[in-house]
Amino acid sequence: MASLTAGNRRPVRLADIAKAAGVSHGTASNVFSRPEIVRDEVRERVKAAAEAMGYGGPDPKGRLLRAGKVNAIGVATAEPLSYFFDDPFARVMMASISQACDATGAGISLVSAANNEQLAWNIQSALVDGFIVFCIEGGSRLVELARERKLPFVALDLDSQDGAVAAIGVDNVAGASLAARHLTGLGHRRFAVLALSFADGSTGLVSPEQVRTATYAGTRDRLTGYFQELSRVGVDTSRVPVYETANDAASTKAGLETIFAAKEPPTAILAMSDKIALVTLEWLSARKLNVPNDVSVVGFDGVPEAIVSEPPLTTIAQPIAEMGRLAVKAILESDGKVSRQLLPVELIVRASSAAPRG
Amino acid sequence: MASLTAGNRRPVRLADIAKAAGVSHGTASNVFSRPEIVRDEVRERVKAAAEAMGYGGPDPKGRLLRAGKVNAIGVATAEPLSYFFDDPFARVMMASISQACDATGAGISLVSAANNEQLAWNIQSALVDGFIVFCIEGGSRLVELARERKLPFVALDLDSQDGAVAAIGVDNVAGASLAARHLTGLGHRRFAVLALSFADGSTGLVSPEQVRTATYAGTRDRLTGYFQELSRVGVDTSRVPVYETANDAASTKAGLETIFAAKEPPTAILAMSDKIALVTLEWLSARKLNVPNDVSVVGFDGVPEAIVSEPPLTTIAQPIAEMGRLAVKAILESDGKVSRQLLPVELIVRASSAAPRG
DNA sequence: CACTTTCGTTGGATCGATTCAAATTTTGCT
DNA sequence: AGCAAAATTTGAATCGATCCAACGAAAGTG
Repeated sequence: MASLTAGNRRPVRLADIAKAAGVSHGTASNVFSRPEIVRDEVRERVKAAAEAMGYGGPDPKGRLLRAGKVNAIGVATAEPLSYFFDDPFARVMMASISQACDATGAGISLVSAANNEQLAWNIQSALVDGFIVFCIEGGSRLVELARERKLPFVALDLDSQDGAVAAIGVDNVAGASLAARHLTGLGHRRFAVLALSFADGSTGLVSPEQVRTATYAGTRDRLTGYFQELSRVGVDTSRVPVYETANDAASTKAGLETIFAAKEPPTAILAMSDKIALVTLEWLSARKLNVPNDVSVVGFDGVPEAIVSEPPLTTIAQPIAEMGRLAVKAILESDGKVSRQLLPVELIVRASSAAPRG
Repeated sequence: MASLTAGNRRPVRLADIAKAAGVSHGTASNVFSRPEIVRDEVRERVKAAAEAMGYGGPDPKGRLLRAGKVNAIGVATAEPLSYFFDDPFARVMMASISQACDATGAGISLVSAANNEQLAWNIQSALVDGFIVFCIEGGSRLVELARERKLPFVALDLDSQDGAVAAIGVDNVAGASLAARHLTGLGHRRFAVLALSFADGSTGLVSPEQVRTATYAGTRDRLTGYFQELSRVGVDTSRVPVYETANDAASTKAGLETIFAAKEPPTAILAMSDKIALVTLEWLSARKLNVPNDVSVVGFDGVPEAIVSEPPLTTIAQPIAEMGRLAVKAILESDGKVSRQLLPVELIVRASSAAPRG
């Protein structure tokens, strides 16, 4: 009996059991999709035939073509698939997206790929009703690919300044400015910035000229916000070290080494993500530098890990749950209109920031 | 131009652009799937027509039916979708599953649902080549549904004792026994068990009779392992409190309240998951009970969070990454054979366990 | 120039279902 | 029984592509 699956390789089709049961395929179809309209006797006969022939129910592949709707939304990123489960920000976002999907009964397809070649193919052949695009890095290419499918789609993080792209994001300038103002208000004047990517792949210290040419709008906006506030209180921003990280532990630590090798190390670190900030806390602790007494650290994102870190992290909280909900809504209720939503952020003061010593 | 998407509601088909370009649909298809075999001039003409008519490339819905393979695997659970992103064990497992998928170019579809009704439908209509089933709770129903699809599938956690079900899991009895032996070896004799679900939904103290009738094999096996070892050193297992949790903070804390209300509270806690163990550490710390001096705690799973907890958690590590890899392999290289794999576990001793006081 | 290759193109068959107007059978009522 | 209304069933059309055998045209060969 094990050979049922192994041996005969021709899968059973609805038409097969229709013939076996002596009914038309129309009726056979009804037995599965609207059982109440077929006569009891016939229904049982068809079901028995299905059972006997090892029929696994109507194949969704066929139904799909007819129905048109997949009832699933795709979430795409240029990072490896495991990004969805590893990155704290992505996780919170995904949790809220999945809640919204659960509520409406929609499924989720994760779309990603090891290389660019694959990515294009995966996006082109994804069985989804729309895309939510995580624009972390390489966002523009991803957005381009998603657009070509001509399906509803929404970019998370207004990384693309292209007004023709539907997007949901936060006010990065205002948020960054808020973070900086919190620190300047505490009396800090010596800063360093641990930045997200300015352009594909590179890491390291960024010159003021490079800053202006940043490819990624999110990174550029946050930096603008920081500098706006620092300038306001008279800090010479051209002397504030800005280190570009890949939002991972390795490049962040490299950045910290560089920054703290300076003669006058900063008393406050502006980190463009909580992930960077959390690595920073760890690094400082290993270096026996006390947070917040020796160095204050302010993150960006508002992930749950920031609550339980040692010390708990002051950060700019994004309304992640709200963003996820809105993104799903935008896909499912897409009306073809392109809308861009800018959500407000909030400063959450915790124990990682305090007035500088002295 | 925005009305392109909004206005005309009839989507463009391959046949439409074929006609527009004055070629057969066969040639039009070739332009997209094997561009190298069509003459340059014709290819450009067809592409131009596609561009002009706003064609988003061959619709995967159509291609799918012909091709037969979706090139995606479904991961199913009876928990809400957000379980995949919230639960530490699930996260690590998903990360390894997604790595394996990335390597082979397969996509991932998350399948779940708010209610049972939906779940059945979602499984029946999931567009996947096979299922990996997370058998945490309600596994049997899930497995049943997945089997009915007659697609390759693998159960994670040998929750079902049904030999006809392909499954990948760990040796729960051996693992639990290992955990208990570690504690008995340190000299502990007063224990309490914080268990996973025995049957759907219930929580609370479990009587020895109930223990034997546990629906979930994983829970039962771990308990068997614990008790095997405890009996060996002469502990009366019928007097060891076993509290059934829902693998969440609330029920775990309730269990701890109950357990520590006893006249002679335990000196060691056997937790059936790291999640439970981590909540326990937190609760004990809030109660000003020192771990490991007042109470030792041993978990089960080996999630990354157990490394950084305060104190770091002694636990039974499952080869989660290996399990994920094997599961994906089992689906993609399914040969119709039903295989059950039992992987070894490993005791990882950290700071949450020590000899009892005195 | 007739004859084989090679290259590109065509159009019908197929994938597996759902849908719906029309045909047929049942049922209800007098 | 006779007839209209209601309940079922049928079968062709459709969803959007890919595949492939057959065919026509251009290129190569003796």
